[in-house]
Amino acid sequence: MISHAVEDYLKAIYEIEEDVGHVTTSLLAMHLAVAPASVTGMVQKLAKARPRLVNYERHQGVTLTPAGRKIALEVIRHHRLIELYLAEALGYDWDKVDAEAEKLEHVISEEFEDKIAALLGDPTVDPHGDPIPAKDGTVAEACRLPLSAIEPGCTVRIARVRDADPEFLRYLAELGLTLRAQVTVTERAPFDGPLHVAVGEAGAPVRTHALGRSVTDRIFVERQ
Amino acid sequence: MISHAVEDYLKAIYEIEEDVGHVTTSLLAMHLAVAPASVTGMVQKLAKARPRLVNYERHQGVTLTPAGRKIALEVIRHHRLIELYLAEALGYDWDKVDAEAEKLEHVISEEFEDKIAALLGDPTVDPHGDPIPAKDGTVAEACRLPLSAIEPGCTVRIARVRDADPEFLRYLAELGLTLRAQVTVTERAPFDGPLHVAVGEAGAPVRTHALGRSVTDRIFVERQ
DNA sequence: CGCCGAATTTAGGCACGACTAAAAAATTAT
DNA sequence: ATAATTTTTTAGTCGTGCCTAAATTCGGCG
Repeated sequence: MISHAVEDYLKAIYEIEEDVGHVTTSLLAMHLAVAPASVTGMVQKLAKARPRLVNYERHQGVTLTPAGRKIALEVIRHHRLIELYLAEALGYDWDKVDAEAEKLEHVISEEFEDKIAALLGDPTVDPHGDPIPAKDGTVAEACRLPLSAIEPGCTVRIARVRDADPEFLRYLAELGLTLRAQVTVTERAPFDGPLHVAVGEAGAPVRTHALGRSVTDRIFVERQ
Repeated sequence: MISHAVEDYLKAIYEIEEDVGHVTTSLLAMHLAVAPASVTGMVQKLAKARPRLVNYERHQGVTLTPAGRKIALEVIRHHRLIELYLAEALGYDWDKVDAEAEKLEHVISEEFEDKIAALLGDPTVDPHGDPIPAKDGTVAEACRLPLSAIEPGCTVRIARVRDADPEFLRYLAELGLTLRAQVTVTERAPFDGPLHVAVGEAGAPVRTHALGRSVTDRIFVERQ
């Protein structure tokens, strides 16, 4: 039987691998809010497990084995399906779905997963724009073009927001920077200064904001 | 913080007190599928907790304190609301809801509870006819008239089924013995023999069955 | 090349919640 | 009333997953 802790570690390893590339014990410790020594211990256990769940050589970082990746994807599928279900079916705000899904992901049955997936029409993205892994283990590529890389004059659409911090998500929602919102970059201040953007569909009332780098780095967009 | 194990113990104590009256460690051990010695240990811990969750004197059985009862009722409210939600919103069969609710009851937030309660219209009974405790801690009296006590000639309606065993519930569903089904007792065989019943609304096709004592003891009915 | 600081691992412990085996208390039978 | 039986409790362990403190090991720099 796979414990919740193991599921959390595998999920974290997958996520860090996704957006940093190399998974160190200290990154894991930060991500999981746990002491580094605890991570070393758990990672050694995962590497000794049969079937092996991670590859691990001391001081060399961690990678998932196929068996480990399979579990990670199942947990992430649960997480993202639940997030979407909470938003769509229960009317949760997008800043609250992560915390609730974090707990539910470990306990729902296959049947529950199938029922909500069917009810949602086999969706492929969650409320933050992250792809939902399919049952067969395939995952669509996440959008990786940050708003911070867009040149003035371009109009794009928000495709993904990385970050589960409710404060941050509420802040974005207040500015109208929600999933699929249209954004035009009007100006980029020099020396890494704020990015000026106009938010809103053509014709609708357009609001403008100046956004700092740490914000625009965490918003990913699609060219139209 | 209250652990899942503690929640399970308090819930079990409440349930046993409900339908047996006196809660012994061995009954608890059976109910929780745990060794008797483990129960003694946990019960001592609950009695030492601040605030005290149970009253316990060795060899005298266990009772809930107000604080313990409050937690038990919260867990049971979660459990029964979730059961109903699974049945109503996700189309679960009534034999599957218990197992799923067993896991979900410990992890859902107050917000989740409120949202599904509102969606269901603040219901007062779960899919097995058990009353759903209100948020303020009040609980309707459960129906306690067993089908086994009904005299031939009487027509009654199924109000509650005690038992979470999926096999048993599927068996009842096959016979048409579902919640709110109308049942007429036609004959009671002597020497504690089977009870003969006709199932179905007036006008609808009526099916008859002979039911053993262990079945009719676990079905509770309302006189019309 | 060797040293410094940061990252990582080892060692030793703790809280939980389960278990088994054996002792003690309560209940039932003689 | 005492013996036999059942129930309950005590004592001692174990596995999981976390912690802190004290080594190590790595990587870069003088």
